[in-house]
This record gives sequence, structure tokens and C-alpha cells, in this order.
Amino acid sequence: MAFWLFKSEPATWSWDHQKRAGAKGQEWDGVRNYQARNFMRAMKTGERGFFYHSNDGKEIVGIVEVVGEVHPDSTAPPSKDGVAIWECVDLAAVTDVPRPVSLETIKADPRLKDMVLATNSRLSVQPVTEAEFRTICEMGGVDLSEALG
DNA sequence: GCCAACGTTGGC
DNA sequence: GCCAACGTTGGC
Repeated sequence: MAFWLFKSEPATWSWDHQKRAGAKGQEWDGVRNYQARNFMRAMKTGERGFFYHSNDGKEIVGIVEVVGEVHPDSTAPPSKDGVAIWECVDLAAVTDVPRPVSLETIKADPRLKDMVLATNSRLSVQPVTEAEFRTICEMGGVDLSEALG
């Protein structure tokens, strides 16, 4: 079981939007970065990730679940040869992070200093280790059994 | 609003 | 295949 982190500017797509999308979820579309896309290709249904508010907030605010594996991004322009270049997964909200964990907090914690969020701030879809996932759930007051389903 | 970091593009 | 120029992201 792998863990992930998804970044979104709340002005574009916020945690509230994500929650309103409900259990059937919503395409995580608009990614136009090969590294981020490749991580999405590796995702399996049922895997969990963090929902992070970039720019405005700069904190982890929710837990999401992969409810649909990678498929062509409906917002991407069609390719000439019919092979999709840009793909995405579907995500559904699982639970809130009661005490959002800020970037500042993450950078200040030695257990989290190697998180991609701290080392490569521009990557919008990132892998998270299980240890990091558990640490942040604990810091954020998230019930682990709820987060992991 | 600025700018550093990063990725992509295109000229050579 | 190198690298300068450019565009974008996102923290500050």
C-alpha cells in the first residue's frame, strides 16, 4: 500500500469542493507534469493520500482515497495518434484533518524533513512514506483507523 | 508582488 | 546534445 500527497490551490479546487464531490469522487485533472503523471500511473484503488492547500493555507487539510485508477484526462487536448499523454486518477474525500498540518510544521519536524513537500515544493503529486503518513495523521489528530478505512 | 526553483522549448 | 531563454509554480 502506497501513500500520496495531492496539492491544490483552494481558489481553484479546495477541500470543500472535494468533499462535495462525495464518495464517487472526482477526476484529479489538469496535471501537466510527467513526474506527477507517472506517480498517478502507479496508484491503486484504495490507496490513501493527503490533500494539501498550496499558496493559500499551505497545510494538509484532508485525507483522500484513490477510487479510480489512471485514465485519460478529460481536460487534456486530444493527441494526434489517439494515445493519451495526460492522464489522471479519481479521488474521493475520506476524512478531515482536524488540526491541519502546515508546511512550516513539516519543515520543523526532523521526522518529516525528507518529505517531497519540503524538498521539491513544485511537484504537485508526490509519494509519501507510510511513516510520514502515520506521523502526520498523529500530528493532525486524525484517527488512523478512519484514515486507512 | 517578487523571485527562486524547476521544467520545457528551440536554436545552434 | 548542449544550453540559453522562457513560462509556471508556489513560498515568502
